[in-house]
Amino acid sequence: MTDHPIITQNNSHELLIDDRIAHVIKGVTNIMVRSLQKKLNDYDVPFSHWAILRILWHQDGMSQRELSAKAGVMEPTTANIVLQMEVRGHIIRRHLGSNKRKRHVFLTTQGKKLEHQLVPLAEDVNKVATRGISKKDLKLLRSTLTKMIRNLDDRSQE
Amino acid sequence: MTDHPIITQNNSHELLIDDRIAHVIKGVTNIMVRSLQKKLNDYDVPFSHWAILRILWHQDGMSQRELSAKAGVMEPTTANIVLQMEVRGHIIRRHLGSNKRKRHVFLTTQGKKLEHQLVPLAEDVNKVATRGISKKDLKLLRSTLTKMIRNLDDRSQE
DNA sequence: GTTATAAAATTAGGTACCTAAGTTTATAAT
DNA sequence: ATTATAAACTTAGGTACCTAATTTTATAAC
Repeated sequence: MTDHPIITQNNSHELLIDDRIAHVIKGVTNIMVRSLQKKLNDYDVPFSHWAILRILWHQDGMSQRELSAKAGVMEPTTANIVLQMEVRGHIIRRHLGSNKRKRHVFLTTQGKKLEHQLVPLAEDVNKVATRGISKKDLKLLRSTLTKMIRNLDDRSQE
Repeated sequence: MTDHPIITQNNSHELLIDDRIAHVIKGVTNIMVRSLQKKLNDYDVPFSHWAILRILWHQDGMSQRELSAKAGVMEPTTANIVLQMEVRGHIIRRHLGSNKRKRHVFLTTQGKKLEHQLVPLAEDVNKVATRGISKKDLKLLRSTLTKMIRNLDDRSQE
């Protein structure tokens, strides 16, 4: 007749220590997303558009597949986002030459203008996030994370 | 009559460099989530349960609000997850003492058993992800990310 | 002891992804 | 030329979160 279940006392610290890094990474992502999302709201730009816009501001005219790869999201996700962006008048899609499969994505004037408005919002978030962290540590952070992506991307271990 | 829109040539490198770190972090999260998610599938455990299970394996009996805070997700998210977990028979929820607001979450025997099955899956992902990265770098990674969370959590800059 | 306020959880509805299974167009193989 | 295969995108449906608003219970103020 255990009225209250017995309190667990596993102390499986050792097993969890490795995982915590994944958890911490995910936590940072969640907080940063929430933060930027809130700011983008004022401009009627959904957060999902952000990754695509960033790429296009740097160079547009690529296919949706290329966009997906650069953004690190799956193709249906990109398809959906660019559709919304087209409706908003931020991009247009064109076939180039005779190829009717690829749809190349180009910024409109309006889409280009957004850069000046939105980039500062992301800079704000980053400024806050990296406060008190040295350039050296940030560089190492970036390179370590990049290595992790490469490790996980290796199709050798599916 | 611009048949093809002119190719963008912004070269706004400077502006984007800061943001890229956020993008890289998000990328790692996405890949790790996808990877673990795939493995958890075999055990009929949704990925969303993972963060909660991890905490409960270490210590159960806390309220849903406490769980939310520890997991770093909002309360409705937790509410929804624990409901699913209860249906699956992995946890039960009880009121303790006379307080009828707090619902304390306890693992069932079945929920406890999952630890042995699931933890190795996460270890696998982590092993792959951190391949070729030194202990020292991982430690710095963790501490830098933790600092970022603290920075962003500061309510001073909402 | 009412009434106002706060704590804890839930409900409702939306966004950002994902996988799996199409469709349409291009390329290759015979 | 016909057919099989592959490339590029889309459709359909699901999961993992989120915010805003509501409900229920406890605490405080008078």
